[in-house]
Amino acid sequence: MPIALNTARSAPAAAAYKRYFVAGPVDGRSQNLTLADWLERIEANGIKHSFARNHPIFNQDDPADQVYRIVSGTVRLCRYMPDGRRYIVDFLLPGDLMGLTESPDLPACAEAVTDVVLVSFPRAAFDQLAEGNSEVRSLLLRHLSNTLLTAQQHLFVLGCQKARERIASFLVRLADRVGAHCGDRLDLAMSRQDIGDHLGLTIETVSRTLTALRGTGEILIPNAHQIVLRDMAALRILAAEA
Amino acid sequence: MPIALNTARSAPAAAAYKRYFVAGPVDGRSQNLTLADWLERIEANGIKHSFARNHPIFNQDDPADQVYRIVSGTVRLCRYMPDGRRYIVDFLLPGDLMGLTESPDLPACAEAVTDVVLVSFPRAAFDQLAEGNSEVRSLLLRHLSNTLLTAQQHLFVLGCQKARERIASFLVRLADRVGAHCGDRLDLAMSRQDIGDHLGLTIETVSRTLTALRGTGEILIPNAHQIVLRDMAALRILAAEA
DNA sequence: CGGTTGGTTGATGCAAGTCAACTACGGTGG
DNA sequence: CCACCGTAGTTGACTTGCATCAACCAACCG
Repeated sequence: MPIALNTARSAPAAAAYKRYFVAGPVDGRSQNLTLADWLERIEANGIKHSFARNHPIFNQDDPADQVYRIVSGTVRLCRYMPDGRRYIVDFLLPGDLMGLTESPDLPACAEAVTDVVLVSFPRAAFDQLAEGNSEVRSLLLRHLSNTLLTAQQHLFVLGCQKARERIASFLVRLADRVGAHCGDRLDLAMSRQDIGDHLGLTIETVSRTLTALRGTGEILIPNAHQIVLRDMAALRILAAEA
Repeated sequence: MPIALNTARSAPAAAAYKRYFVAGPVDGRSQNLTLADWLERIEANGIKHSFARNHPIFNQDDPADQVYRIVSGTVRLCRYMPDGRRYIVDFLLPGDLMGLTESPDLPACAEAVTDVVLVSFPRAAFDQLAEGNSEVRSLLLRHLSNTLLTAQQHLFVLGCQKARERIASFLVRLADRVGAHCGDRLDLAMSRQDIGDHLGLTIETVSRTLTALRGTGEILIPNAHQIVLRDMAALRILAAEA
């Protein structure tokens, strides 16, 4: 599959970015600048790319010499096993960063779930920025720690939870990340297959479980790619947020 | 459960440490010093502690103001959920480090699986060391990245693998970490319950799967806490090491 | 030497996987 | 503009791997 370039739809991109900026993590000790903001400061070195839905952004065996900031769209970070099994480490949303792990070879590949616009920076430029700036270094540590925490939280989902709870956890986290509240309409950019590969379930189970949640009133499903969060409290209880 | 102090058995501790040092991760770019080695350099600030089997080392809600280096024994990093479910993030072996994530509150608690000796350092002393030393900073980043990678690898185990494969993955990783080879005898310090909580299986399934692996010749089980690795190749294939 | 704890083994049930049919939708071409 | 097709999602019938419940066993310890 070749990498296809799309023209960026700039209005939604800006809206998405702003939403992240408002809802994004804020560090009390710093001047409210995020790592993504610091990346913007070296934007001169950054290149804007566009990828069409389902096209690869980078591969598992590519050298890890770039850092990315998602501008718009949804990305899946996934890993293919020799026998064809796939698991999705995480989905990345506008404002999220990729490629900041300190490993020579990439642990996963990235693919565009929807049409995606992102900015890439040479790893070297970022390292240089970090080397001379302790604020950036501490944000980087915090970023890595948060990513680790997220992964460990997901270990609980996969290790202990049943289908209903996994789907609830997924919906709650997605809602929190995009800033959706009770009653809001949540966009599911990814396919049932994607969700299944992220939660360790099959497409059928994902589908069945969603309709079951509709049956018990926690959600509405106006169409396959939108969910209305009717009862966030119930979902949070299911997700067993610690 | 009170924290009990045991006298450290120093001979095994030294042996375990040496084994780690030989088998431990080596950074081609650096002078072969590990983060644990750097910690030793501020050992003046470190305090040696001993914990008896099954006693807590720190709790989920403790402040994250200490960094630890395991000297001897096995530690489980685990998390208890409100409803009593437990999942074990990972087991830590001699030479491993704990408490290096950059989060105000601890994401998990640590308990001694066996009698444990460890050295703790004030987080502040470590941060001071890192602040003035780019070598240490890069090792810290690498450490965090590796931890993240391990967690993500485990996501695959929990998300995609069946019981046989999970047990195989567990044995292979443990063998690699302690430097055990084909034919060697591997000590399982942890209980079946611990293994189950780490792999998302029940005690019974862990037990059954181990006997099944004995039945097909991959392992021998001289006693409940030792495994002879008869066919590492077969185990690695089961584990589907990418 | 009984009691306790941790591990194994067996019988049974159930949640989720598998296989398969059907439906809804979005794009394309007549 | 509509008919067609391909893809993605839903639903149903059946299977199965693991959990559950329960009995049993072995090691350890007072």
